[in-house]
Amino acid sequence: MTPNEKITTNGLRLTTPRKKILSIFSSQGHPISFEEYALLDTTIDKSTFYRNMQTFEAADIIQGIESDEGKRYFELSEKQHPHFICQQCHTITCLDEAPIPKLSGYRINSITYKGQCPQCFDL
Amino acid sequence: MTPNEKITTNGLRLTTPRKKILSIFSSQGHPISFEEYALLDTTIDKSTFYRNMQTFEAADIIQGIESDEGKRYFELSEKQHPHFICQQCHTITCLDEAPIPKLSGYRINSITYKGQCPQCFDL
DNA sequence: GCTTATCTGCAACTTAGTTGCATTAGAATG
DNA sequence: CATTCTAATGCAACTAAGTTGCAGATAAGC
Repeated sequence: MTPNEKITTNGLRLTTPRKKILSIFSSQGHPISFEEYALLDTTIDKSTFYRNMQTFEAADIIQGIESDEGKRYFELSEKQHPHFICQQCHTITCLDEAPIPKLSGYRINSITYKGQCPQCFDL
Repeated sequence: MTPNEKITTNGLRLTTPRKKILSIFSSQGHPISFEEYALLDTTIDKSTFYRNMQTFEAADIIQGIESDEGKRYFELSEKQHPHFICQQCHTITCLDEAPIPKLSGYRINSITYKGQCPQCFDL
């Protein structure tokens, strides 16, 4: 199911800002913050952006990630994959190949590792 | 090495507020936010708290965790263990028994799972 | 095309966390 | 123990991510 289809099947309206939000997220492939989003779409209002992030998280269209710098990053919740946050360069990397462990009793939606990425680890 | 020893070996001063901060964190055993800390120590100034959290993270005395509600939680960085953040009740659980996976090329300092805890999953 | 409830955009607000600065107090030295 | 020097504290003012109230706009169903 495409993100646009998820919108209509969740009883939400397919508005102009929502189509633009989803097309921009589709073209990214990695999590972005509002700050970064606003560079790609200068017409969006931040309240529209953040309200839609909440709506889309509830509809499982978007997944949020808390950075180590007090910002939230968002990406399309398509194939589940862990994320790595480098505490030195603060880059968020998608670990597309890494498996998601199981924990009995818990329902796991996401995993985030923090530490040093290969670039920063070598220095 | 106790937290107080870590302070002196890092060339930091063992001040009254620092001793209190470490004694309170020692008595907790789970991550707490400034809001929660301030209930246990009404004399601390928040700038002193946050500045020490930064100093202590750099000295590997304290470890920070980003909640899903835009707050930072802190705990003593003694034995490494993963954390689980319930996206429904927003409780942060220490998974003392769960192993920390390896990722080649990366240095992993912490892992955070997000999802639903057993209590919320059952409902 | 009309109606209605949802959604948007604006502006004002909230609050976690930071910063500048004057004062205090560890710790080292004699 | 007194002196000195620098790190640390406390206060107040600030910053910025994210939220909220509300009036006007617009998608979707009839």
